[in-house]
Amino acid sequence: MNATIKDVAKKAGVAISTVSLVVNHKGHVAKETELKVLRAIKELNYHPQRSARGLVTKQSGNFGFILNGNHFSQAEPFYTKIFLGTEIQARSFDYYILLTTITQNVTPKNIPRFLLERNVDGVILAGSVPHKIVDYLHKNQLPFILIDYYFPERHDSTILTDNAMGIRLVIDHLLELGHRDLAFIGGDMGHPSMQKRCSTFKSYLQQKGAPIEDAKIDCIEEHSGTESGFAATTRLLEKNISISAIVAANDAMAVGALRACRDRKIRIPEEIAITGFDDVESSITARPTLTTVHVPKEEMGAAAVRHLVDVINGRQSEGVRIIMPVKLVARESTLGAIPPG
Amino acid sequence: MNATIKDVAKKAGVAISTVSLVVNHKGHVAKETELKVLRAIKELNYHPQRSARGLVTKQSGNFGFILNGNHFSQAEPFYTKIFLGTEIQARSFDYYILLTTITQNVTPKNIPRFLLERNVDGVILAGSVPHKIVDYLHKNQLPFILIDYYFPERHDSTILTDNAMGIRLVIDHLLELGHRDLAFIGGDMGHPSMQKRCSTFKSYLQQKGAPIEDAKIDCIEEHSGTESGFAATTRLLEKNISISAIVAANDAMAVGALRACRDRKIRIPEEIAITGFDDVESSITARPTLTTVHVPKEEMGAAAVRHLVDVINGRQSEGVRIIMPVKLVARESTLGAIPPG
DNA sequence: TTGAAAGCGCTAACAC
DNA sequence: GTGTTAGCGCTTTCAA
Repeated sequence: MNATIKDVAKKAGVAISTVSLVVNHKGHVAKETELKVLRAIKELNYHPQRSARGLVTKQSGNFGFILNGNHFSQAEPFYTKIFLGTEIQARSFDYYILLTTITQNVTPKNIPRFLLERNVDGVILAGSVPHKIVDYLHKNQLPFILIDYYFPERHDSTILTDNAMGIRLVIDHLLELGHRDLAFIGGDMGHPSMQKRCSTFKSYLQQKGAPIEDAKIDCIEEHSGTESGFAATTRLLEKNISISAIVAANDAMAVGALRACRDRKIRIPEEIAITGFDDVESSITARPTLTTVHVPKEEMGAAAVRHLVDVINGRQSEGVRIIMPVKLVARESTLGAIPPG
Repeated sequence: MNATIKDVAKKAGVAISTVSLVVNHKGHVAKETELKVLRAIKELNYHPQRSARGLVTKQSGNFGFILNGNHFSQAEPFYTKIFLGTEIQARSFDYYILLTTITQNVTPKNIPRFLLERNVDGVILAGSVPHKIVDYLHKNQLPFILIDYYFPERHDSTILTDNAMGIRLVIDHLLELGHRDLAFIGGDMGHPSMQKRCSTFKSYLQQKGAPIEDAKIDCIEEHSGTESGFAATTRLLEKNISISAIVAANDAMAVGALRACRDRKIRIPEEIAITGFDDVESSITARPTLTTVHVPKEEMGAAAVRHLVDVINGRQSEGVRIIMPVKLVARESTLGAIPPG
């Protein structure tokens, strides 16, 4: 059987309330008493029991992590890394993460159980999540934060990547390399990040005085995976217009673009340069390796946890929008093969 | 504020113990009384509080999921899918999953907190995990089960794939297609699954009366990723021996083999056929698509949870070894391009 | 600075 | 069949 606070109190020769004070670093306990208690704790290998504590404090010590099931089983560990970031940061604050996946259509029946049971002190929602869940959280006044998503009409706390900056970095990079005929391929335009990447492509190119032709922008794909990138690129190439570089809305689409070009024996980057966005695994394993925009996935998860902790401790109010910085990672798909040696 | 059992009792005009009986489907409650209680529960949207219940029953309602951090952030969502399987199955039994990642070297300091706090009723360990953790679980008599791993010298409950069957299916398939010169590439031989795949390759080929030459078996790679597959295949090809098919220990290595062959303009499968194992995403996205052995990842996770639930309910003892069936998925890397139409 | 005691929401033993 | 009550392990007043 595990040691309880009583055992510790008895062993240390103090009252249980004193033990509690020591454990929670509260009140003023005499140095000497504290030492006695600490020693007893160590000897008995005492760890306060979560549920007993929670019963009093009304805190579960858990955060919920809600994720669209499709996202999670994706080939690329984009959301997995975000989750990992939350888990590690949560651990440092003595929180656990309860992960659950949901489908897009939420009925009252499939509101995550940890919400119904109030088994979490805060919630992280990653990727596109149903409006209903957010409404529920709002109504029940549970602190929450979105990652890589937001509802334009609402002011929820959210963590976003600097999509505009990322696209600007990409464009600057390509222009510096002498490219003039830039094309853009995108998909899944319901996602605000995708919208932003596309709109920035147009506006920044305009700002730079470079020509933008609608013919060189293909954002009609429903999804934003490799297949979509392949399809969009194929359409672009079949138009037989001058294109020297393709800016893809993400790495998966860029890989599709790579394939479409290879199928047509188009040399990369000599004939067409290609860029991605996200810096996921496939950008390194692709051949040629992919120039892309690095998105700090783990850090985003960690930042979400810190925000929740801050809100719970009253150090921060909700409704903040945190924009994570990005950086350009130049690789072979724009620079060409790095000469050996 | 959330409704408590008291509120329900008052609303239904019964004692709290009666409500408890109804909620837990215990004892004999009159139909009529039950109805009253159920109605009150619904009206108040009552959900029993986990921590209060746990305090009495000594059950947390949680399972721990321990995973090597490296595994989880891998490009392929192999373990992610296993986790997903546990989560969904756990949900159906009203359990939560607490996931934590660990590094290989476990000091007393980094025993997962949910173990120290006894915040889980059982533990699932996926992939290669440190011996120390398993010892700890054993010593503390926590039900646990391994997935895709085991310690040969111990008799822990574990869920494995039918590695031998998988390799046999692959070999049968290749022999049927007329292949005679089979080669094998493997890596990460510390992993029992990898060992089994390699040893079965040899023994089954022998059994089939096909020639096996050590020169055609390359298992010296430390890891079992794409790069390792590339390296092993390259070594094999440079030997200039007759090879008509390469059996890779997993899909990642098979993809590496695919690349090595492509670099040398070797046509697949006309000149060399290639097979993988696991049936992860990349086996479908690879070109040509990869013939492989399907491993039921989600089902393995689900089976692990069911086992824990059975152990907890005394319906099953520990120390079982569950072998999950596999099946061959034949694709282009052995069959060639499927003619359109 | 420390101890005694109430009580968080629930289950379970026991009385009726 | 149903109600009363003790008590799980902890935090938190309140007194001393």
